[in-house]
Amino acid sequence: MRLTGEFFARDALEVAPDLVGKIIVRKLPDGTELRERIAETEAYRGEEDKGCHAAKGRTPRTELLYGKSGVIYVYLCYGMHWLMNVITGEDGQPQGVLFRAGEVHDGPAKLTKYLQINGSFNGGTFVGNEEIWIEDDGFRPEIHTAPRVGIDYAGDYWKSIEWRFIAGKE
DNA sequence: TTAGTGATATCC
DNA sequence: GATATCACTAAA
Repeated sequence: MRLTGEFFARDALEVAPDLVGKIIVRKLPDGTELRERIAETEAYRGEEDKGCHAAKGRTPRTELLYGKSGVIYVYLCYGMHWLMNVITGEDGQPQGVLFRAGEVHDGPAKLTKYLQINGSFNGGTFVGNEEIWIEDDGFRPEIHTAPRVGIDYAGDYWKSIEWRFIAGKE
């Protein structure tokens, strides 16, 4: 079944591990359905989280983070890589979950490349969207946690907390 | 280890 | 207007 708005309305730290094992479904304009099971996510939560884009305050770019849950936040990194997030939590709370890897396509930019995600998806939604959505097929993988990566600038504390959720055993 | 790439934010 | 920064990847 497809995930509903209620799924994303919870705290990022609840949604992120729950998303691991779910399936991203992407329907291309020609009708092809791409499916990818989520293998890894990361939570970004609040202005006090130095790794979160919203740490610098509210800007046109981070405005989405403060908005409705279930919204797609797509960000172009290093000029060539699209990274995909989903907004979680209540309105007004800047938090979201980054899709870091799928079962087949390991790496955030590889995921978006495979799923053909680009900036036009920014501001879209995973709920009630016929181009992309997330399904739960009942599979519940074993999940372990690890420190987030790629945020060396965030400081020792935010680098060390384990807000990365990975399917499978060590 | 380093190059490549472009939007965003921040500083003139 | 100019510069610095960046939730990455591929090639070496």
